Amino acid sequence: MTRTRFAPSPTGYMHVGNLRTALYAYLTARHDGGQFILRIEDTDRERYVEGAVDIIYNTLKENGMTWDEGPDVGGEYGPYVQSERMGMFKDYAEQLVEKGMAYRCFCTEERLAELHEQQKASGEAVGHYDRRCRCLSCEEIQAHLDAGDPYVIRQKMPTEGVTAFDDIIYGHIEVQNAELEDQILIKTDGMPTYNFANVVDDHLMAISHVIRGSEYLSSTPKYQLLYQAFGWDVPVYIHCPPVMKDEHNKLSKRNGDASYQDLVAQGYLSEAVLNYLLLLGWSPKGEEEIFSLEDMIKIWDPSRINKSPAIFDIVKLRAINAAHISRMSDEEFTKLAEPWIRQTVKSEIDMELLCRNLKPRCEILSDIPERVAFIDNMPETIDPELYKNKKFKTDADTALTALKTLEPALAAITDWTKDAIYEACLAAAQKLEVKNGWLLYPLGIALSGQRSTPGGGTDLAAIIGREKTLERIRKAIG
RNA sequence: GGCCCGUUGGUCAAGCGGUUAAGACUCCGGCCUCUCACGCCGGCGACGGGAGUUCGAUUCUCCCACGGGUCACCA
Repeated sequence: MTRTRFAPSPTGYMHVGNLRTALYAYLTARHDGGQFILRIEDTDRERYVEGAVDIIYNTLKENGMTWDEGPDVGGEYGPYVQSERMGMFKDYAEQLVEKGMAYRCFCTEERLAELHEQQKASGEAVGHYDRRCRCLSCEEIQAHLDAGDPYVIRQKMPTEGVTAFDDIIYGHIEVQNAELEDQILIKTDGMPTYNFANVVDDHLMAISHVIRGSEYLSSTPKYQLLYQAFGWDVPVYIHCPPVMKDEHNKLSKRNGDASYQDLVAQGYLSEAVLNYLLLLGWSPKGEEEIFSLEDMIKIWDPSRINKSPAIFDIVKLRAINAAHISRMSDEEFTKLAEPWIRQTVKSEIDMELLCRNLKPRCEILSDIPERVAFIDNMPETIDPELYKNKKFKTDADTALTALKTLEPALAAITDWTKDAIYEACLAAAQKLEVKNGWLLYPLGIALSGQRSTPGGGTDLAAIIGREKTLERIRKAIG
C-alpha cells in the first residue's frame, strides 16, 4: 500500500517549492490508489507562526489535495502533530542502545566546542564528534548516570564499509561509512532530534514513499542505517531538486519571493499554479501540458522528475494561467472576472459580452481592471495619432467622416444589441462603399481612447450601452 | 575544505549508442480579423570543456570547470 506524507513546518506562508513537494507526494499516493498523510512538524517553537497551520490546510484544500489522515481528520497512526509525539522517541533510542547501535554520550557542550577548535587548528576533518563516549565502560556509564550527568544518545556509525540506498530520481547512491558522524538522536532534554523523529514517525505511520527536497540526500545514509538498526523496512526515496529563483538562489519566503498566496492574490488561478508547479521539474510523457488535478493523478510518474534544479519562470506561469482561463466556460470566467472588473467599472454594462471578449485577452485576472478602466474613465482628449491605421487607411480626418456617418446610423437603432449594431454598421459601410474597418476602427478608438480594447468597435458599443456610445461619438466629432 | 548531487536553446524540458537533437514559454515574421488578443502557419535559438570506450557518442567511463546541496543538542 502506497502511503506518502507531507510534513510541513508551520512557519508562515507556503512557498511554491513546498507546494510542489506536497503535490508530488499527493500524486504519488493517489496514482497508486494509496493514502496521503498530513503531519505537522511544529517542534521548532522559534519559527512557529500563529495561523500557519490554517494556511497549510487552506492551501491544500484550495488545490483539491485531500489528506486521508492528519491532525484535523485523525487516523489510526496519530497523533499527527509532531509536538504531541515527543514523548515516544526516547524508548526507541533506548532500544538502539541495548542493541549496541547507539550509546549515551556525556560530553559537555564545552568539550564539544573545544574539540571543534582543536580540529580546526590541526586541520583534520572538521565537525565530527570524536566518539569518546562510544567506548565508555559499564562502570563509567553507571558513574555518570549515578551522578545525574546529562547525556545525549548518539547513533553508532559503522567505522568502515559503505552504506547505500536507492532513490527513484537519483538512482543508487553510496557513501563511505567513515564519513558519517555519530549523530545525536536524543537531546539532553530527552527530546529527539529532527532526523531521528522523522525516521521513527515515518516508520510508525507506515509511510512507504518518502518524498522530500534533495537537501536531505546527504543525510539519507544515516536514515538508512537507522532503519537497518531497527530492522525496519526502508521506504522508497524520492528526492526532489529545489525550485530556484535564479541560477544561484533558491526560491524562499525570506527574500520576499512570491508565495502561493501571493500568486493567488495577483490573480493567478490555483489550478494554473499547480499545473505550472507540476511541470517545473517534471515532464509528462506526451505533448499535452495543461492538466487538471484529476489528469495529473492519472499520468503521474515520479521517475520522470528531473534531477537538476529548476528556475521558477513567472512568464511561463502566465501562459499556463492563460491556457486555464481559455478553457473555462464563459460563465465560470464571468464569475471570476466580475469582481476585478468592478474595481474600475461601476456603471451598468453588458457584463456577459464584456467577459466573453475579455476571456481570451487576459492572462491573469489582475490584468482586468486596467483593461476595462476606459469604460468609466475616458481620456479628456483622444490623441489623433490613434486614428491612424495603415491597413484601413484611416487617420483623424477619415475618422471624422466615419464617425459622422455612424452617429445617425447608430442613433436610429432601437434594438441595442451587438448584432444589430454590427448590421447597422455594415449597411453604413456598404452605402459609403468603404471597408468595414475603415468605419469601425475609428469607432473603437472613439469609444475607448485606446488601441487595445476588449472587442471591436461594435462590441464596445454594445458593452457600454447606447447612451454612452452616442455621447462619446458626438464628443469625438467635436 | 571533505562528502553527495547536478550540467541539452533565455526559461521549463524530451532524449536513455546511430534522431534533420522533440515539445512548451519568450522573441520575430505571416495568415485570420471591426482594434488588440485568441487561433493557425513559419522562423531565430542548445548537448559546459577535455580525454577515453566504441564502427559510431547528447547518451557509457575518467579528469577539469561551473553550479547546487550537506557537514548543529534547527527543523
